[in-house]
Amino acid sequence: MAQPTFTTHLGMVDILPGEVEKWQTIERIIREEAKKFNFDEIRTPIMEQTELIARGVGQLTDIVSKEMFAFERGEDHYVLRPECTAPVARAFVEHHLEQRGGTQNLYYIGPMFRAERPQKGRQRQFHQFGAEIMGADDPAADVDIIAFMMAIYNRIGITNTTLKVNSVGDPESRKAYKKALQDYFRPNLSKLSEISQKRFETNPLRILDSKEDEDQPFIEDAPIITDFLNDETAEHYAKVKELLNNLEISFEEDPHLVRGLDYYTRTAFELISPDLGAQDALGGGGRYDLLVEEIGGQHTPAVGFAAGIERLLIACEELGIELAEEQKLDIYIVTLGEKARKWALSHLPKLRNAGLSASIDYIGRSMKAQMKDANRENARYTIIVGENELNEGKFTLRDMKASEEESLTFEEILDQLATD
RNA sequence: GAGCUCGUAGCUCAGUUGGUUAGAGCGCCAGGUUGUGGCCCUGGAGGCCGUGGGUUCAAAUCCCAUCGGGCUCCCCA
Repeated sequence: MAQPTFTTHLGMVDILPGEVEKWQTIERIIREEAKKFNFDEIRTPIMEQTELIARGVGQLTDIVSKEMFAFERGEDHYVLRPECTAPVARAFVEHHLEQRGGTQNLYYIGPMFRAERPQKGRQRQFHQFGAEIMGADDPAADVDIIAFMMAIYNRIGITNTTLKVNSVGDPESRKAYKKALQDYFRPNLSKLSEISQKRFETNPLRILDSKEDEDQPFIEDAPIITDFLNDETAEHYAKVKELLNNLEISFEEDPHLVRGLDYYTRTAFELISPDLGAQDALGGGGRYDLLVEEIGGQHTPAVGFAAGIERLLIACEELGIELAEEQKLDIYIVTLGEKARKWALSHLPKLRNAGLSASIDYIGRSMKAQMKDANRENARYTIIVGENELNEGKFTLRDMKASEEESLTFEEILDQLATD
């Protein structure tokens, strides 16, 4: 096939009719669950200041160091948002949302952008939904965030997942742990992979996340963060696990779970699916008690999650979950001749105002072609309008499924359809 | 940034050791019924075989390059 003149950019895809209905279903479920969990929607711009993302997500992360779609215009530095927690935190600070009182429970749905090589479950423009609880230090918030996330997957029917949890510690615990890790790796530093050697100084925690073969034997026996948590953090983590158990949300502790965004503190979690291929994380999140301060706000402990919609769709596909029903059209008006067309155009609004979906042929096709079209559109009824019908003031209402016809006035047709 | 792999009709794909005007199924359009869909039958439209170059009497087929897609590593959703 010859390549068309214009195509989408690499890793950016059109969501076409037939597919988009699945997205609508997912979005509807997210909104319904959000309502149950008392989360309010927030919509932030697609572009943010580059510096916000750099400071929020972390200068050394892959996201910031090599995956940003960023450009300058005059004095301004724009970046297509690669995630939505930093933008939500920014909005929180900018609009003093804490003044609304209590904690802020916010959720979002929208496109994110990262300049990576696309593969299964990974696009350059991808879509996340997520939620944040801002202003709560209590483990109850961590658990409600997880419960919210799980509720959405349960509603959709994706239940064969594994929830992994860990605590990545507060700054004090992290400092102690970082030192312990460095002490542990130092004797074997030269045997580690190149990447891990680089991370040794900056962020040794990330070594634990490495999938390089040569690192594995060292990672296995590495000290684990949970042994270095201070009392307060350990207690918080214990509480989170206890509450998860109370809610009968099953989980696995994974002491090596480290998240790739720098803002995480204490609770971290990830939801894994066996149906996804190489990119097996449906969603993940955790606490980010320091982010709001980092970007210039008051100290605001917070916890959140983000999840990928494309991956959710892949999982549904694998599990054979039907997300969208066939679209149905209530009425297709089949017209024969100019007069009939005129009649149809003047009566379409009456059908539509009555809450019915209704359509006609625009391009003067034969009756047979119109019937075929009506069939393709899954029309429940056709109204057939020709010379005879116009003269008599009675129209042929055809029930497409039953293949039965009646001759009725337009008012009678409206009545009948209204009772359906 | 690196590796593997694939580019033939709108879609899914055949195309035998290089050999006349490149095929099928589905889809689309039309006819079979001058006013009736789904099933069936018939016909039609739609391809410079991703692009460029080379080898050859002859290339979808062999060689080189290039562009594009998919998957994977890294990392994340």
